[in-house]
Amino acid sequence: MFRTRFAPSPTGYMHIGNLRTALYAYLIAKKEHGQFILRIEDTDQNRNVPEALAAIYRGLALAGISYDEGPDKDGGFGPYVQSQRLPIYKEYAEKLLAGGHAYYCFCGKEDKPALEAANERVEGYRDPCRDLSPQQVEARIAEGIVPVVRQRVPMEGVSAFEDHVYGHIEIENKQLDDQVLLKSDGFPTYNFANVVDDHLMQISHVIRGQEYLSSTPKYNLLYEAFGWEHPEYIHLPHIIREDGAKMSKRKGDPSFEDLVRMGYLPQAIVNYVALLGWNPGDEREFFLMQDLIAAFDMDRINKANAAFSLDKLRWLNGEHIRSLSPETFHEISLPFYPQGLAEFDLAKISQLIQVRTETLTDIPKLVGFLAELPEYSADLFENQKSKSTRETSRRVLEAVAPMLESQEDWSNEALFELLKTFAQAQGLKVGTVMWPIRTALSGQETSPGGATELASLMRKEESLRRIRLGLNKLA
RNA sequence: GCCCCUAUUGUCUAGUGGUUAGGACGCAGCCCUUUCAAGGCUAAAACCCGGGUUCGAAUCCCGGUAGGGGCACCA
Repeated sequence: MFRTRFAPSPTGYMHIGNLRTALYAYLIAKKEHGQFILRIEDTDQNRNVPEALAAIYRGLALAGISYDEGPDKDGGFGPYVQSQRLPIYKEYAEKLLAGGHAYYCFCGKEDKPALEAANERVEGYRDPCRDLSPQQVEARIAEGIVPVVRQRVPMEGVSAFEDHVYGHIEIENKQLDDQVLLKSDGFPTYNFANVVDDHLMQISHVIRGQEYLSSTPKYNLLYEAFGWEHPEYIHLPHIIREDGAKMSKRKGDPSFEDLVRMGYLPQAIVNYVALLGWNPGDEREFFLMQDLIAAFDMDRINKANAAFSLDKLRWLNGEHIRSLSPETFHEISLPFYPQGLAEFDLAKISQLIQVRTETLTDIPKLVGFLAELPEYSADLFENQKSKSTRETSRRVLEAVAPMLESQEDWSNEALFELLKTFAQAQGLKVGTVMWPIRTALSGQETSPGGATELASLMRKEESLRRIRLGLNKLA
């Protein structure tokens, strides 16, 4: 049975890397019809942000990642919040102590500053408390010193394991340090809690960032000490910026929710992020969640870091937008429409802009001209491609204005037919006729839709008003 | 400082000893066209460097270089 977990610490918002880790863990479980578990790693009392838990729930819901077990969804392996599992860690730490796989350490944080200067570090260094006699330990405790519990890592030997992404990893034990398992405040460290919880929650595959790659041997030593089997490992490369730097909120890199606010569809973001470090082995790039579940393969995850490109996300977002039904697109567009379009048929506008929308936040500048004709220069009436000059534009508008005035059927089709026939009769290119009309109607070099589409969108009077305005500019 | 990991066009990637090194984004051009998009087509653009191994290396080995990560009572 596949059981994976997403185990964020509630320190902030859901960033892109977190989203991908959660997604991969979800995909790996669901691919095998297994369970996906949400666990909150809040063992650092100083770093808990109250808002963060809500952000995690929001992010997962937005992404379409649902968990089978979690803080608010018991599956018999709870509690799923580490701060509520303190007695469990204590119990297991005592087992380790009893078996000699851990020891009490009485050193204060201040006792180690010299060692913390990284280049002073000696390989194979072991804490002096490692060799305290039971009597010495008792004496210290009697003094009232609150100890931490440290893992007793063998000084000799080599620890090795297989990772689904990185393959064979091998580290000499002397490179590993006697890490703290239980802090003096009674909370476990991540290094301890992850092992105890993953085992107790029967996690089969651990999916996490590659920053844990070099401490995984220490975790395996812990599994061994308990006589447990360790899970399979899938360590993930990092997502970085295009300039090679780390993603950082300070540098303005957006979180998952920021991207949604920026007009990206959650499903497009999920699709994009899935492709950052993984590919299906064929040339598909467009995926919805169900397709991802079917196609995902943890053994095809890349080892190298991947740069996050807004450009490509933008394109993929466009693909997702274009794949929406007109009704769905209209529905999600509605909140992005600016004021002043009350008299328009918004559903019709949506149809026109769907294929031209890359992010939902494009919408206001796409449709703004409808509400209010922008200020524009008569130069706009000149266009090489349509063979339009100021002169042809003026003549066309002059000729067309009365025709439109007496036109009753204001549909796109009828208008197009009328103007096309006119062009042919005059021996003009269709473009030469359409260009000045479209320009006068939009006041812009480009617009979502051509002359007759814009006209049919506007009331007849407004269309004629704008055409007369254009004519004035050309007079 | 020590340890671990990584390295194909600007970016995401395919590739597991013999390929004209494939695809995608972006960029440029063309076609289509009622402007712009969308769509179609075309182009430019890559195997970090140096040694091996081999008839033959992007692919295997070694050594550099560069980048990332770890060495917390943070996760």
